[in-house]
Amino acid sequence: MTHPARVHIRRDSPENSAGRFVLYWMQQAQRARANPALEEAVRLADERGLPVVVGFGLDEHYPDANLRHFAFMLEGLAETARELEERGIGFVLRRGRPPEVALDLARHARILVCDRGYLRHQRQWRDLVAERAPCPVVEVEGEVVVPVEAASDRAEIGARTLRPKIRRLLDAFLDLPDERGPRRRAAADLETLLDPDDPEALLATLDVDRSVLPVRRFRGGTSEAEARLARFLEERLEGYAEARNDPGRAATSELSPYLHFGQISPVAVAVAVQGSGAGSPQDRAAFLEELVVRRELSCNFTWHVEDYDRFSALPGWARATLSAHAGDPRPALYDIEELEAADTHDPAWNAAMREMRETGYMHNYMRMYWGKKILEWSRSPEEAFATALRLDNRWFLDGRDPNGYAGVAWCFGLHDRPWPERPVFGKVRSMTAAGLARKFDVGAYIRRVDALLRAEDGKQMTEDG
DNA sequence: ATCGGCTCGCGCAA
DNA sequence: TGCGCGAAGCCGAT
Repeated sequence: MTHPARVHIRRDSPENSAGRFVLYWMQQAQRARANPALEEAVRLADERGLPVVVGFGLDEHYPDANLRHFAFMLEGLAETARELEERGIGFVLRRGRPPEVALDLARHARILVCDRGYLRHQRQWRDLVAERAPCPVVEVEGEVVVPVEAASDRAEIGARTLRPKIRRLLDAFLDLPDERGPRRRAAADLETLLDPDDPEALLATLDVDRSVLPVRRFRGGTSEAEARLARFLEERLEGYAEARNDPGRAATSELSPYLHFGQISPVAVAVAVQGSGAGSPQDRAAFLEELVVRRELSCNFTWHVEDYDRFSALPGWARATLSAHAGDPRPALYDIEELEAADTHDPAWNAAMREMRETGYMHNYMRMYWGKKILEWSRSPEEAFATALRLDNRWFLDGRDPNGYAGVAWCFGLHDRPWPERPVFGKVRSMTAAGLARKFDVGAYIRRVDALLRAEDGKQMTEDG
């Protein structure tokens, strides 16, 4: 059952008596399963004997989105549309700014239900819809385990201050929504652009940035996400606490692209891991730390810090120390084109950049090293911050996400503490190639990336080599 | 190989 | 008001 704290009445106006259906404006939670917003729409529709229509606004000019993101998203939406169809729920995809698509469909809706996002524009879209809809608007949180405002009313200083607050509430928010049975079809007079059996046809017509190509490594969709979760539980949870930080080993869940597009529910993942017989209690705790504490600390950051995508969002001590060292000589200087081309003197860094560029993903430990080096190799910390964010948002399938903003900012001192003063970094935690080599087999990571790149090229397609 | 020191601010005990 | 301690650090001393 959905926890009542997930549900917010955003507009408390009389129901639209001319409404023919309950509208679920789907934007963030792009899935047909374990979706509390969808199930709330179904419940409201059942009470009124109405059909449910799911509407999605596809914005070709969505901030920083490119062909790679759209290909992954449309694969997922096609599957979601097919699953909704099986439940007798219509799926309508239209081009346009999401709030405009939602408001247009809302003219025929008795009630509008929406989901939730934690970035600036996602909040603005929902504010606009709540302000202008001709019917009640209900917002349902389904993208974090513990809703951000239930967990904390302020910008947390670090994981250590958020962790106890999350822990207290965790069990109450492992709440999967009840799913109701099939229903009668919605009125079929609503035009949609997506053929659920051929998402590529729509992709081909989109006026989007085509300079970033789709990847083979990640196929979009809920069933793919669930297959990865199952593989993680079977093969990777055992030993996760110890292996997760070694970039040379494929020991992580690699679920972040699916979580970013809402193709899998974080609550469903948490429940599956907690209920799994695999791994030790430490392994399960280590994964829940990543999935819940760290991921939701990122949402706390973008929710409470207005300028989360700028240098000014960093804590005062970090800004002060980085500025004090802005004039230090750099061991190397690269511009954004050289970085993007993975053309530096550092083989481990280059491998990380290629993993990002060619496969849309990077091992989490390398994300830290990658960002720390951009700080070290740029003319100023402000420029480094902007460069890291640009690359993050452009190449990652899970970019343009609270985790991306918090992850980049962490490299510049966010959610961290001061460390001994060093050139360029000041008191911000540094990382070095020597440290990387001390802890891990860097060659193993480089070889693993080489294999991933060959798979992208299609030169090595067999599973067992 | 392991250990302490580096540094700031929160949260809790006193 | 004092004290412990923290996402993954580094370095130099044992």
